[in-house]
Amino acid sequence: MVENALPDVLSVDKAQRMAEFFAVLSDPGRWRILSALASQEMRVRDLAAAVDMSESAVSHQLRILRNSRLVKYRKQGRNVLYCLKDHHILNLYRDVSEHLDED
Amino acid sequence: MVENALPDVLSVDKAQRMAEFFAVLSDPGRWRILSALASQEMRVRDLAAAVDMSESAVSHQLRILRNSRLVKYRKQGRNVLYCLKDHHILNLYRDVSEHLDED
DNA sequence: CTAACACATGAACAGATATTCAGGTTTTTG
DNA sequence: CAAAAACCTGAATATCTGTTCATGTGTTAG
Repeated sequence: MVENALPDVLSVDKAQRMAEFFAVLSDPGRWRILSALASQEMRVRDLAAAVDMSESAVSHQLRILRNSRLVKYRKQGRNVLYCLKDHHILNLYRDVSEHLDED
Repeated sequence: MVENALPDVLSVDKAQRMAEFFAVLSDPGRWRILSALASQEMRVRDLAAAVDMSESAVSHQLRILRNSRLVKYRKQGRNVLYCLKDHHILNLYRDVSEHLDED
């Protein structure tokens, strides 16, 4: 007979918020966008060209990244320049990259 | 005119693998399973009860977690005991949790 | 002022995903 | 051995998600 003591489990709410954040990073296009912004501030048009997506698709994705506070932007005339909001994301990239490289 | 020099961008392949890994962590049920396993080794049946999911659903999710090498298991008679494979996942939890708690 | 440009947004459609349901396998109990 | 227990798996379905397409908003150039 195995003990049936209930262990600690994340609340549904907390688990939901964790999942939602990770969902933001579960799209290849968004990773390509973030990696592009890691090296320099860019406007939407050039970003779209760099990651080989339509401007509309990139714009939709940028909204998601904005809502998750992963990127910030500033307007310059009719252009909008985006860049990473902070570098937490680069730490995540490094950590997960190591996990993936383990045999 | 903005410079149009192409920045460094993750390859489609690498971005795809990153996205696939994060997709594993983009489900509340899997987070609850992982958090349960963080405190102790558990068999499927008790795990299902702890996270309030059907055994079948948990079993499906455990397969995904196994494939991502996030959990490992050992058989003990007709039971199967699961636990976290390593603690990378706990570091990810802490880092993202901090991000979510900002401002 | 008008046209073109840069970007954002809403609706719609195609592809992915988590759960349920109905078995199937292996191990133990009686 | 037969039945039950514990777990796994495939198919089906309902839901979610990312792209495209068409359009809207704000800005600059002529």
